[in-house]
Amino acid sequence: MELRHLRYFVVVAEELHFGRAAEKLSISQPPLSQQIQQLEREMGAKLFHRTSRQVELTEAGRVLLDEARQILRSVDQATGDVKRAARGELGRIGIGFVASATYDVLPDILRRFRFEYQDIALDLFELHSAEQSAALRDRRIDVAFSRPPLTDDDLATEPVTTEELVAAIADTHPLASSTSPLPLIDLAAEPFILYPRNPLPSYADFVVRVCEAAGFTPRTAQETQQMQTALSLVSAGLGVTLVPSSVQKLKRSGVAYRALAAPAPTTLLSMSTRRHDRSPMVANFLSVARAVSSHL
Amino acid sequence: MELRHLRYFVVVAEELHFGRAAEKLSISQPPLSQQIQQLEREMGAKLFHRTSRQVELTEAGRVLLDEARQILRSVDQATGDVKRAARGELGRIGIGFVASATYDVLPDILRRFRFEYQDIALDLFELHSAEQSAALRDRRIDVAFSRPPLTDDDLATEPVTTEELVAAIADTHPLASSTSPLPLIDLAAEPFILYPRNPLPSYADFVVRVCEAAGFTPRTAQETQQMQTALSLVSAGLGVTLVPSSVQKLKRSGVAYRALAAPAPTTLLSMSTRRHDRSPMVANFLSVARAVSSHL
DNA sequence: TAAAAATACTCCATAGGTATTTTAT
DNA sequence: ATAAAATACCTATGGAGTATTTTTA
Repeated sequence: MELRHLRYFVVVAEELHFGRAAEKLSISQPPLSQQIQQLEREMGAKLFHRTSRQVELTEAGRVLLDEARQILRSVDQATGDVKRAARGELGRIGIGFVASATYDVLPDILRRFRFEYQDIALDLFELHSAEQSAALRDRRIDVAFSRPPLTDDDLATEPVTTEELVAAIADTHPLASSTSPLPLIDLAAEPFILYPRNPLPSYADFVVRVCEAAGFTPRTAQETQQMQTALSLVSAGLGVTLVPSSVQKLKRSGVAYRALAAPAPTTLLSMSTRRHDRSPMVANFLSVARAVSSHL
Repeated sequence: MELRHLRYFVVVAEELHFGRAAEKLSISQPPLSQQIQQLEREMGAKLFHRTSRQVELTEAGRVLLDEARQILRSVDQATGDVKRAARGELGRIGIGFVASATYDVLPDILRRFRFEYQDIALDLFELHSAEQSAALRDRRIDVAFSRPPLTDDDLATEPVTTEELVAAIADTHPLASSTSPLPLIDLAAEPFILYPRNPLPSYADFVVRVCEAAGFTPRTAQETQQMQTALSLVSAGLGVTLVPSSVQKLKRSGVAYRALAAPAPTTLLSMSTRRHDRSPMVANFLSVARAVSSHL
């Protein structure tokens, strides 16, 4: 069976007259009769009761009419959907992100994208930087937000936002009472909570390097896997840590944040895609992301 | 577009290899490539990213794959449904019936039919005998249960049940106190509630003829359109009437029923279909109806 | 350079056209 | 007698085959 049979059948069922139906279909009557006969043979059932004076649907024909219309509608729907998908307006996109991006521009990007592309399903995965490369490669995600930037050669990576680091300090700590920019060297004597150590390249290493650039090696009081856990330990007075500025949005009781004195160290949030990904959906996502991040 | 395109597309999408897909489809590779190209041209979108080393779905292709599978399933479903409809196991059938059939075998027939043919929708219409011929002719119904039998030449009519008439009397009436068979002539002095007068042939006329056969002309106290109304008037003491025996199942307060003495007049419930109706669904309905009525 | 898709061409199956017959009213 | 579907037969479009070229990993 082919769609041609269904298209012809529906018109005959509507006209109940082979001659007129053939005219409507811009073919002549005999081939139309043949196509319907062929359809009936394949179906193993008469679809029309016909005499030379009148044509009427059998019950089998009535049943087929409903379903054939539905099928033809689905075909139209499918062609429309394919066109929209080709324009990147319909589909499913996977986004991976490091936890700290949650407090940064990512929510704004997602909100804007969801609004502009309502028929694209978003699959969100919180992943460490090191997991993101693999997830991109085996297509679990299409875009990754990472800190620091992914360096894989198969990936195209671009900056999203540059943020200054701020110090997270227990609000009971003497250093928490001031609001002036804090010279990083003032933390030289403080115990540090670092996170996470694995996988490499780790944010912990980055913090150590930042401190060394400021002239001291931080004393590690504790290492954690989650930033959330690190902040809990900070609030419990076990030490201090450095977090991206946007994390301040997470108003955590017991934790005070202090901006760092110039030259304040910065951290870069970047986004990556597969270099050869030609998906218009991903292209649309990137333009939304660029628009949102440049708007800040 | 034709189903061939979708069938080919689904196999290529599953194999992600034109050569293997062609083999699975028992055609050679070049025409398969051509058909897919043709589909892409019609869709206005690339469905596969292909290099000489690998074939993969585009987002548009992924969208189409879902819908194409759905469409092909619908086509299978439709052919199955058509076959079932041709066997009279699927569809929609219209049944017309006079009110009094409601107390007769009709409920049993419908229950049995519904059980045996779960996928046939029943459209039920309470219609007077005279309306039934027209309803059959213009296909609002396919089977009619009438009393007396329809006589239209285009219809095939057969008996369903023969019932004795019983007298319906107000339970406060002296005649209601006995349970012995009542000679019809004993009602000669009673006022009669008759129903309905229109349309012809009317049940009212039938009752008059029955009484005349018993040797008297009934005095008409009131005429009604509905049997229900007639029974209300009986219970209010305005007169008596004759109803098919099965109406006794309708236990109406204030109304007593008495069997009539031999030779008790009878009324025939019959069923009619369009004489040239070849619908297997109607044939199935008739055999259920025959089985149920002969079983009594 | 090798595997695989695309292209070039050929062929034939069949959709569709024309002429005619059959059928039911 | 006539309208309309079916049949018979012909034509030609395009689906499918074979041989070859192009592409890229």
